Amino acid sequence: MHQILVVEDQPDLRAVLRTTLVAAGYRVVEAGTAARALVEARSHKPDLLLVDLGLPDGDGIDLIRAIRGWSVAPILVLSARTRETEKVLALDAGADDYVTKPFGTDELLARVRAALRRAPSDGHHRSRLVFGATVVDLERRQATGPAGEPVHLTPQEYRVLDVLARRPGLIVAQRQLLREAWGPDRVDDARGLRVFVKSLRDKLEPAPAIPRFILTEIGVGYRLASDVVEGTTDTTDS
Amino acid sequence: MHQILVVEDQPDLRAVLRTTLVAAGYRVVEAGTAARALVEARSHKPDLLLVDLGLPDGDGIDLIRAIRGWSVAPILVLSARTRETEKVLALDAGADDYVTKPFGTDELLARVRAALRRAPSDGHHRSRLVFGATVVDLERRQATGPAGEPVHLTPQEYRVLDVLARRPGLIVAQRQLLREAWGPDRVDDARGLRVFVKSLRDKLEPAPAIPRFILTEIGVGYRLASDVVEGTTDTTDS
DNA sequence: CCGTTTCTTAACGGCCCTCTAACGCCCGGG
DNA sequence: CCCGGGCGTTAGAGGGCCGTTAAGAAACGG
Repeated sequence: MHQILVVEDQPDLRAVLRTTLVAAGYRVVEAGTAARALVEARSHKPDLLLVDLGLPDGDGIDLIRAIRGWSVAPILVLSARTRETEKVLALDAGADDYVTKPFGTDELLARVRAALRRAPSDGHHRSRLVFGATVVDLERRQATGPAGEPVHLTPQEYRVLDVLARRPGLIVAQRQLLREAWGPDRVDDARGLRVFVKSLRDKLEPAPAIPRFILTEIGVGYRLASDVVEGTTDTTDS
Repeated sequence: MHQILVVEDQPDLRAVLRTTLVAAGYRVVEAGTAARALVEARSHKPDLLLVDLGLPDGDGIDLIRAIRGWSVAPILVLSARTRETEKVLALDAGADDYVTKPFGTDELLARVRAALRRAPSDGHHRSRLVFGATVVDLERRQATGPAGEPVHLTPQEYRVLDVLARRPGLIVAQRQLLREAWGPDRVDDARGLRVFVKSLRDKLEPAPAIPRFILTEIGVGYRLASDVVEGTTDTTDS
């Protein structure tokens, strides 16, 4: 049974979230402030965090950054639709997914399930990616195509794929992708990123024109389909 | 039971690491500074070191170099992900592996196990390499060509081949090759390496112009094809 | 001390990788 | 209906990396 830490300052909304999650079979821990959330996260080691931006004390962004320093537990962000840029900032700080308010319980639970599904892939160490018939071994830097022929990826292509594979099935913000694959100097220029995504799709996707594994999240970033990681023979995604 | 020295300046993260490692059955010694780490390493003789870069006093890189001066215990480096050059520097200083923050406990433990497993088996590298019709016996320093005639390799050629053969099928970084085949002084000069790769290919490859066994990974290093090791047709081995 | 082998260094040419610019497409807003 | 943002796609320029060759320096052995 998974444990979820809910960080939300409004008591009534917190109650709704708790009821919803408990009814779905999760254990729930609550925190009303960022400071309290840090303490609870460290002591309870939750499997997932649900964080509302716009907390009274300090920024939710800082909370995400702090937790990301020592935990890989997925972080889902709750954000009002009016704060689009904040959503991107949160993802850039290390959040894994977002749910915009107002949201339905079905959508929330679907995203929670999707995020938790990543957990078992942690043990597999994400070194082996399966794009249909094309397989990439990130550790050995080897790739083989449908007919067993070797597929060649360039160093930069491996770097981009590496960052995406770190959070399979979850969103990686463009700035984060740029920072980790290119360096802190070029987080503002996404042109090169688009070119490399294209060439990765050409080499790995069965039908590059209709991406099935390397997916675009418009305005935010990219993500890998969750079933590229070995061991997750899963159902359809949200 | 293995003993691990954890070098980490943040007390809370240190606590997380200790809990994780103790739960997995390791004995743990801790150090908060590089100076302290040197003392503990010398007195406890740990089987493995877990070093966080970015320590308050002195550089983590210097610590690695210092320990490498008198110990062969595997060193795992822990670091934030933003600095790509730091990774190269650490590995070049003698670190064995690199774990980026944030990390999952499963991933950390898997890498610890892998490092400990690799350590004693350092002497198990294959001594017989099969390049198609040309066979090299690394232990006896003898090689025979397609017609059974002897093939002569120079001492330095054997040294390069030795390093590559230690990790068959895996990429060996240029700097690592230079460090292990030439010495730490010449890790910056890859010109000689290219010359020796060329002469090795001339002597061992069936078609030197189209390398099939000694492969180039542009921007990274070289590697041996995994089927040069005896056991392609039969897997029996000592 | 000389000849041979081995290693180092230099120079050049070519290929691959990366970056940049330009254009087209889709979509949502004015 | 036009316009602008964001993404996909293509092509080309530039630079860096590697392969190759050859000649000089160093080590080695008589």
